[in-house]
Amino acid sequence: MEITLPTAPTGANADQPAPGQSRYGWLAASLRARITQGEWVPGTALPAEALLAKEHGVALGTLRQALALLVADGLLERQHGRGTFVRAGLGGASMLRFFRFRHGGELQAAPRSRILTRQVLLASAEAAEALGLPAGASVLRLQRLRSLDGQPVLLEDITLPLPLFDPLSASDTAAWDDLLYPMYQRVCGVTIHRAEDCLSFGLLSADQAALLKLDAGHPCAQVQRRAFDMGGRCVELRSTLGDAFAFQYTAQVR
Amino acid sequence: MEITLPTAPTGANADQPAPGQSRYGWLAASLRARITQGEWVPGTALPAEALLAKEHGVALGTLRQALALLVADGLLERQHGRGTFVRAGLGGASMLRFFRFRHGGELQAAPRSRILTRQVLLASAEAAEALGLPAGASVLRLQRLRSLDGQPVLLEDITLPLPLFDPLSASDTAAWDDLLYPMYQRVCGVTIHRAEDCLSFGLLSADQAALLKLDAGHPCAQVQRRAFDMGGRCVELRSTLGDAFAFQYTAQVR
DNA sequence: CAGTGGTCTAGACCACCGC
DNA sequence: CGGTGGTCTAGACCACTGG
Repeated sequence: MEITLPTAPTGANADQPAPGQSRYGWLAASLRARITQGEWVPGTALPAEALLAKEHGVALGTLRQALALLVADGLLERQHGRGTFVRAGLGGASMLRFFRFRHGGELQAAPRSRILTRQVLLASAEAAEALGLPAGASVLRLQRLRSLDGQPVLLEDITLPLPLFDPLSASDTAAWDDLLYPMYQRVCGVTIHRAEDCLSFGLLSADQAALLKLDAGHPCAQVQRRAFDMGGRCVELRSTLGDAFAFQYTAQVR
Repeated sequence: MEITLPTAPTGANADQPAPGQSRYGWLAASLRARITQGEWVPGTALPAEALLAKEHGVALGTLRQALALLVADGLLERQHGRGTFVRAGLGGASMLRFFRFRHGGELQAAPRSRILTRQVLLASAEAAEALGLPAGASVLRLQRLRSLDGQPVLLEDITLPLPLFDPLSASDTAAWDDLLYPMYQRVCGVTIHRAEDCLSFGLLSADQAALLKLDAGHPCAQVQRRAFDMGGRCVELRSTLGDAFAFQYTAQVR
């Protein structure tokens, strides 16, 4: 679902919605800002409806409308009788949703990952544009191979904006987790909340084919991802290649 | 968005929601049934909120919750100051969303269509299952070639349940519209409201390649679609093949 | 202008959860 | 049991649309 939230309350904090701005829309933006800034960590519960409503001097129904926006946006999750919780980010195994790698027919656990290369370099014009970086900014570039049961299946090229992901440019890559998104959160405080995946088909280059143990020119599926944090900033560019014959994806139309 | 509506009111009509059933959920199901049965044709406006609320002896807010469900489901569309309208079904050009066929770089109009074959035959076990037909039921099978600017680009195989689509088994296929979904609506009274597309990759057979003017064994993208009417019944199975290198699709994650 | 949907209120009562 | 979110009410007022 596409949701455009009203602009967040400016600076310190305005205690009033802008004119022409609905109260619940403004409230949602306000709560979103507090979540993004870490006031409530993913997994924790917000104060009860009644409390929040009284705090903001607003009727229950109005507060509920604000929460509904954030729920629709995937930022919050409500549980009857328990509370309203900040959702955890994306798990990181989501790339498998595009492929049907199996082991004898059974569904597979998350693949093992190995970092092949790690470089610090200047962002290309396109990368800077997508990541919202100034011209000439540095990025961290990773090449990663993901294997299932010892067989290489996915080849990834990852670009990360650099002041933000500094902690990753020094640590020992051999000790990294198999899943990057939970590690982004733990090590860099970045929660991946949403992503856009662009799918297409191509042919493997000789280098790529060698790493995936396929023939050069073998058909491959490519997933180009832009991943966003809870504030809506793009914080990761990723290109993933895999055997086209293993590709499968289901989409809902309308 | 995935929404499970409560079961529709049984038979004639119960004037009360079942126990353990929310009033607005029941109301939504009731309105959905009236829309599906053609009481309000796509494009027409429903009675005003206040009227509907009074008719059903319910508060405004409750009625609005019911309408919100149907809006989220894509069945209704609300326009501030104008009214609440029944949405038209899918247009039928939706297959192009998976491919980037261009003519010199410009976006293209809907492709021209030609029916290659039309047969009435017994439904396979899988087709009968998917379409909710009894064993031994008949289906209409179409093979269709869609062309852009004279170039064949998509090859389709379409299966339709037969009592429902009888009007299509007799008429002259040369006079058919380029887009099938609007014709389903006009000729058979069937409104396509939603579809599930399963994407995969393969190689063209010699026959398929000849029709698409490509080489045998050329990589192709396949879209297997199940299309549903406003009542949620599956009423069309479709398999579409196109050049894999023209394929491109963008998906939202979370 | 009259009619439509959109926002907001201040309550009441219910259903679910965990202790 | 007390606390949570879920449902429902009966209003008031605003914002948009069209004649």
